Amino acid sequence: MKKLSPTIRDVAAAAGVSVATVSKYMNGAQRFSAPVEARLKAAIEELGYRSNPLARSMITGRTRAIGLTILDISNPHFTNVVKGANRIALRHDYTLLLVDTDENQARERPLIEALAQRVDGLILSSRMSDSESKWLLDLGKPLVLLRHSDTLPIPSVGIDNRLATYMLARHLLNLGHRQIAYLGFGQARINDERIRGARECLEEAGLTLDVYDAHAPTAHAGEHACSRVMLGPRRPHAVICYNDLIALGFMKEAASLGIKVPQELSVTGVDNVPYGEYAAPALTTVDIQSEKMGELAMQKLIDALAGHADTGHSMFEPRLIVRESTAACG
Amino acid sequence: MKKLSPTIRDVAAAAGVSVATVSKYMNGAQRFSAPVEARLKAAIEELGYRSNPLARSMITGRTRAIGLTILDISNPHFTNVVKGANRIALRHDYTLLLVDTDENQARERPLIEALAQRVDGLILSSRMSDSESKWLLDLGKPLVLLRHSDTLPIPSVGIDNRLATYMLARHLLNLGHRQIAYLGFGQARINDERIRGARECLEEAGLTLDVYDAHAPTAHAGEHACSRVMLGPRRPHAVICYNDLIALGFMKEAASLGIKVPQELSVTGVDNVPYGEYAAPALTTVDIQSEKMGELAMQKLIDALAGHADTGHSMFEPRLIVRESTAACG
DNA sequence: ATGAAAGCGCTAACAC
DNA sequence: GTGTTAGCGCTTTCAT
Repeated sequence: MKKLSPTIRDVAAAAGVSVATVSKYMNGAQRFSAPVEARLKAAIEELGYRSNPLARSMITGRTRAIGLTILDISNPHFTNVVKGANRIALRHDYTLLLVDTDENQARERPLIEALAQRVDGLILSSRMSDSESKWLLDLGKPLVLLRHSDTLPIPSVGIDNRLATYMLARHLLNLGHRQIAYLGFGQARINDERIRGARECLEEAGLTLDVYDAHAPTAHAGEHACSRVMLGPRRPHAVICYNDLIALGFMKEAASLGIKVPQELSVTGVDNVPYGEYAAPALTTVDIQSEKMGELAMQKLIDALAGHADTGHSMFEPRLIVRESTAACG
Repeated sequence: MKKLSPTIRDVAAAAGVSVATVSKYMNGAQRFSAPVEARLKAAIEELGYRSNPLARSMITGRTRAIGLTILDISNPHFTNVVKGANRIALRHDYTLLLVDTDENQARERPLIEALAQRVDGLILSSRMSDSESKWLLDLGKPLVLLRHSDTLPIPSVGIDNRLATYMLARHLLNLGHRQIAYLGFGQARINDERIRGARECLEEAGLTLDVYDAHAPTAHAGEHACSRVMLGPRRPHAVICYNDLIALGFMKEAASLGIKVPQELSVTGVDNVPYGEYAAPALTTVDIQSEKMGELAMQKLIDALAGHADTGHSMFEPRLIVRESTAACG
């Protein structure tokens, strides 16, 4: 277990060259005379030498690692972001360091600060407001945000949240619904945008939106909220949920309450997580291209690392996915 | 962006002490005289000093990072493993380095070798056989395997796969089923164990098991395999799937084929992923405590790092979760 | 094309 | 308690 690995000096000695030569060889920095190259090759093979990335990083100041903080890896949306980011990282020979902050806002800052020291750049998903996020700029590392920031000069990636819920509201309107509720997650920074999208659409039709809060972005929270929404004084005919997880839980509980979806109630989510398709009934939702978001965020960061500055916001376009959880108002 | 951070020497100068003193202070190694401590504190605060973990690691030989390789983060089973592992890592002030090998066996070895150099220990989930895995021992790092190995002296965690499918077969038998098929994933090392469990149970009842292969551990693969299984010459009344994802896809496609689950066909999975509960119908499965597996794997590794050797295999006990996708044979 | 030497930022003896 | 010093394994001028 403790057979300590050979150092560059061991290789130099074995090959009868200097450490500088070995270093250059390892980095493919230049060409070598045939005999030297042969001896180098042999010595490295022989000793099983692999250069120590830590020592290397200390000098070059680059780690070839990228940090990614997410709120909850259990959420398939974030899983897909990770998937996409990882794919691009791998392709460029970067390693992904994942930190799941577990929706724990207090731990966020120290966690990010510690992570920042071990990576060349960071992709961040956070619930912090812009004003709480100023210290990010002092990290001295390239960043990409997984949400839009109006005031921070940090590149970001996201979708048009307003449009996403606008589309859902329009879809429900087209189906003849008039009593539409929104079941949100107030702690999410994008919740307001999603409310606004749905509300705008309804107001154009002279209708109002009833807003509820699920307190968590999870299926369990959706289940919990269902009776409050459906058995309260203003029973809706259609519910737009903050995300698919909440929608999935909501639908399940609605079934328990004896409410038929979609005959008596239409339900929609946002995210297009892979399991909405297998739910009962299959969930109508808006695809937000989570995996592509991860890919682009990583690509932007890698570009930034390569010196291509970019402080813009890239917005993916939402796409409505109509399945079986929405139907004409009965 | 490029404001380079202060070094230990800057702090030493600012506080009028030696670098050694600063180092000791940072590591909380001992007590200090009041004036020195005060100046240290002030200087550190003033400069915003944070010690460079790379330089530190190079000397101590410890990185406080743990590597985790998984086959596919999209699979909720692995997601849960990551979740559990991350929780324990955080608790012990370790960072998790995640590598998703994307089921790509060729890339596995170089990826793991590279990862090994940046961490104190590794948790591995792999499709490699024991004989292909010998080189792992040369990594010189503590390891934990997410599967049992008979021949490698490496601690591991897993579940009793034989028992898992044995229980499912028994459950189906109890419901009166006689024509039972297994839809597996041959590339998984544990597939054979799962086949064996189901087969043993059936053989005790004088029955045989029809075995099919889904070629991938995904919902999509389950969908694809469905017609082959259900419309072939030996149509089963119950299907035990390798995992929940395959089962979810299988159920969906069965519905498309006009086959009613569970009236005409019982379907089961393995893993108890969070979305089986929201499927149509809710999926009968076996809970394998994925999150606990991740927790225990990480705990074992951290124990090993602390010098507590342990080369044993820890086996979690499967638990049958009966939902709505299984019913008495009609 | 190759090598000598000076560090990167820090810790770990060992002095005082 | 506090300081001095010698590296950790590597890259990088700058000679040759």
